[in-house]
Amino acid sequence: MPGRVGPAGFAHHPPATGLQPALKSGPRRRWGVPQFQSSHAPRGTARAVARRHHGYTDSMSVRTRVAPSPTGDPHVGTAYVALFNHVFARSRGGQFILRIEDTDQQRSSSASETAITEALRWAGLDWDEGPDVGGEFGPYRQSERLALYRRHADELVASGGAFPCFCPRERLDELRRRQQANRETPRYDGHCRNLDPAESRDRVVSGETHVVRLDVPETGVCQFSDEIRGAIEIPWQQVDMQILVKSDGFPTYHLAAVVDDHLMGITHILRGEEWLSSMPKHRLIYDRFGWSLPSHYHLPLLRNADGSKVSKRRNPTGLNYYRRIGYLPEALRNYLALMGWSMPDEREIFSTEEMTAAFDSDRLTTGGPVFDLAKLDWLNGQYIRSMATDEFMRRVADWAINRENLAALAPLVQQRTERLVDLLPQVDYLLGDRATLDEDDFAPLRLDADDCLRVLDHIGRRLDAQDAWDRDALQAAIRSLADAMDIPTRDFLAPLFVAVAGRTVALPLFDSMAYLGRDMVRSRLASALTALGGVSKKKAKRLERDYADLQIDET
RNA sequence: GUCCCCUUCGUCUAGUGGCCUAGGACUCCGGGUUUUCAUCCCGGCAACAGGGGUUCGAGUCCCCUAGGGGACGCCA
Repeated sequence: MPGRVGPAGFAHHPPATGLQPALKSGPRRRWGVPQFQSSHAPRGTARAVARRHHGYTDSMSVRTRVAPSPTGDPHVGTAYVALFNHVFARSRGGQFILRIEDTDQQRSSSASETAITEALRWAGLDWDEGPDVGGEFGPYRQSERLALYRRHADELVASGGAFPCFCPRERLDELRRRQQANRETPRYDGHCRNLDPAESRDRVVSGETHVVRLDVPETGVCQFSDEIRGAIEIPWQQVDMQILVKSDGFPTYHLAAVVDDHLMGITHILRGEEWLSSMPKHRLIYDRFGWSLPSHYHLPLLRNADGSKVSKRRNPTGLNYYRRIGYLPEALRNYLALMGWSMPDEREIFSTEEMTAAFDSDRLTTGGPVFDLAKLDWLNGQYIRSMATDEFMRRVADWAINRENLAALAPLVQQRTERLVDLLPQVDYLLGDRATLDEDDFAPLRLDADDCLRVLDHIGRRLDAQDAWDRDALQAAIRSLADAMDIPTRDFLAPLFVAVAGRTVALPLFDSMAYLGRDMVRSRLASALTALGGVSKKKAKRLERDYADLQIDET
């Protein structure tokens, strides 16, 4: 049964040829595969530990991973994928690994890596191996594994599975333009594949700038299986000769992930559905190295209310938003578990431990779930109400009402306080949610509603491009925007006050924003925009253009 | 545009050919308990995208159409 993993794990895969007969199509439940009984077996922790000591040689051990790219704020989608990998591994007594995919030198940052690991830890998704905890398959940061990728890329080139490509960007841009004009799928034309191997070796040796591309068959179809969908075929025609090594010597995702998954002994890959169309490339790389293909499960993508892939413009996607606004990690995990999976007994409130004990990948669903916060609110309430009072108090303190947190607020409020009761009304929008807005809240301002909307939209764009999130950096960023838009600071800031604090008189704006954090500010800007009538697709296009035309002084 | 994936109440889902007069949960609406509010309890609205087949029998299997999504980067 190709592609299907039994209890014995990946060692039982047939040799991967890529040319196996098509699997019987239809849903996986008709394949007649015996159900793996993990859901009814005891956790077997002792056995799992014993297995771990066998290391490489023990093919029984299930290993999964989550592999975020440290190029931004911790994303709820990362937690979603991490949850399922975590539960899958633990339900079979295996290991769950965190790997940092920092192969994009321009965009990766260690600040982002730290934020992501902290947020995942807050979410309660701990890992057995990772950059911060070590493990015998390390290092777990791809930027520290470059020699490994280099060696494998060389091997691929030597065996003819990949080739150096010297095409300048201009040629590729031109090629793409022409193909798009002819309504063809943009695809590398194989120019450098046809070079004389000796010549191209010389050019590489002489130090000429180049990338390494995957050689892809011209005809036929690639067959593979997705464990929650069944057999899938994609014509090789559709598959581009993907760059495997960039001109800076760093690998792309496709090479690095495959090499690492193999070397780290990953047996099951649960990842977002967006990777489905990359499967042929990955399968090709596995085959060319003669490696067995792990089982793949492509989880449905979380969606906005309109069905599109969840995005920060339309939804709070930052994990820190959920933390700051006071969702409990266990409630968030419970909610995420409901996105594409269900308990055998249809229970909807359950712990991650209960989920792990009952986990059965056959209960994974395929439709893209809308990330709708109403149900999370209800779930979170259920968790809060069922807590012991002591526990509740502890959680409140963990959340925000504590000494450390008040220390950040004290300098802002002390000079503005005569009686201690004056304190609460000042910090209401910092400790609590700010009032719900409507258009009237903006009416008294100097700018009209249209201008308010434009200002808030542009502030949102400006802040999305803003790395540092402290008072001075925020002030500089927003001042420069006000200058570029040629609006007096006082008038410019008023709608921002309303958006952030719900009123025009409040604690210092940039301190407030620094305190609230990026995710909370973004969500308040978004709801303010909605109060101002919202931004239609057409309007968004125009605003984007207007923003791009601004001459913002970055100094 | 090309390829791939997906499609059950507004939302999350149950459904593995007869147990489906399609079940549960959230939201919403109505009622009850409660000094208010919230909780809690009870009730209600609400779905198999459309069309063909296969079958004694189709939400479930097959095909087509439509709609949605994703991919098509020296991003991951």
